[in-house]
Amino acid sequence: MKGQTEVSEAVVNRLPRYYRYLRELYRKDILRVSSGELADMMGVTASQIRHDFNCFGGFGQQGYGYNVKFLYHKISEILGVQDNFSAIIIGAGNLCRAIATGPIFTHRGVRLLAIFDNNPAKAGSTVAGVSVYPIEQLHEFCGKNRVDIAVFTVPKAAARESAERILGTGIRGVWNYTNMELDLSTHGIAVQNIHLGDTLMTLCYTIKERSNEA
Amino acid sequence: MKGQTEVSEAVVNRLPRYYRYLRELYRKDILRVSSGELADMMGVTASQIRHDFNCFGGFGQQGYGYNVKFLYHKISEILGVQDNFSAIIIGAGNLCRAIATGPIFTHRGVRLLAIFDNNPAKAGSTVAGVSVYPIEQLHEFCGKNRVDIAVFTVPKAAARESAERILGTGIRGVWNYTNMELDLSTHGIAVQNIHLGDTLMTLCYTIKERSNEA
DNA sequence: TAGATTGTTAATCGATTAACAATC
DNA sequence: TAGATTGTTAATCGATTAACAATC
Repeated sequence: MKGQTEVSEAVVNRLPRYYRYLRELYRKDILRVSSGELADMMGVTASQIRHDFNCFGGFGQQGYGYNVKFLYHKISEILGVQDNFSAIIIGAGNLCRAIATGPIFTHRGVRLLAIFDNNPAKAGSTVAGVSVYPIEQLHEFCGKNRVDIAVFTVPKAAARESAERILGTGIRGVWNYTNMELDLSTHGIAVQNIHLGDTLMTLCYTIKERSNEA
Repeated sequence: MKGQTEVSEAVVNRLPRYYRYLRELYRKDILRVSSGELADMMGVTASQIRHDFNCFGGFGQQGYGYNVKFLYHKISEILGVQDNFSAIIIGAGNLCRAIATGPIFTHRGVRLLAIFDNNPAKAGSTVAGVSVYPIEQLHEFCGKNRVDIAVFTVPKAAARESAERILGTGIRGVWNYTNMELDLSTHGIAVQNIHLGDTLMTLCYTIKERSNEA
């Protein structure tokens, strides 16, 4: 890894996509890939790929290209897949079930430890094999287990309250699906505000545009 | 609306966020907002806001600012909220339930007409009040109803097949949650490839970075 | 070695910001 | 009118791409 020259957000946002393509190549037992080949697959320029990777150091070999296994593991490392991050979900609704059931966590080395809900009736049940606890037990749980990430799948109205609940628990990141934009940087907590609807709207815009052209 | 000078992708991707903030102001019965006020709320520059809006024409008034109701409706119009787009979902799983149950569609003027699944056992049931049909009936359904958008919530392995099924149905856009990146531009179909896991990874990266700094 | 492809710098391109004249 | 704020152009900044020397 290179010195601590800040890596631009644009590059960081592209890393997961590299990760996905490299995992696919790795699974297909492909040993090497050149920036040109990868560029063709991904629909980007070879220049950008080399430039991006070089933010983190030289992963390739002149005249040869990149060793898929090595590169895949490097990108994994950069993205923290190796770090065994642990997560909890707050809000045991439909979105919680969808996220907990799919391979999102396991594919990225994140362990889902528990689910919390403010409805006492849900406590004691399980979602995708993970226990649901009353929200009141969150602090106690975090005291006994290191929790890095909280996923907010509560309604918008409960977003603020959920944010307050995780303060002082050691949680360092929030994956926020509530549609209420949160900024917890003053508490040293990173937030990813997810707005599923936004992409639906840009899709609608694109459809509209294409019709106008025709 | 201005001439047909192409609006940049960066601007288009910001529109839904403007839409959300303006809806909030509108609901709070706030009549006017200046670019400076909106900029403070959203954490962007006033210059960017004025620049963005002016891609579509002059929505403001010098010395006054922007009329919230007017601007909100203009942005809605640009994003096609008025157009009464209709959608169907392919894949009646957990993610389908989460998306269909929430207000994502209704908040954006999109009507969810039907859900399709390849499991015949699911046919006849309903999800969030919407009927589930066998996938074989997709073409027939689209013949009888104008469908603009297909949402793919099938497993990755069924993505390609789903893409083929919508060809010739009149569907113009795909909101693709399958994790298999699709490009249907040769068929004149717009695609939004959604990768929920990607944002989880950038969150992990950010957490890691912050720890390294400290 | 010769051929291929990276790493890296320089050039280009586009997006963001600053500035201010226009004008409500 | 005077004050405020837009619309719009010009300046800046950063990101992408091109080019090529380094080197495997």
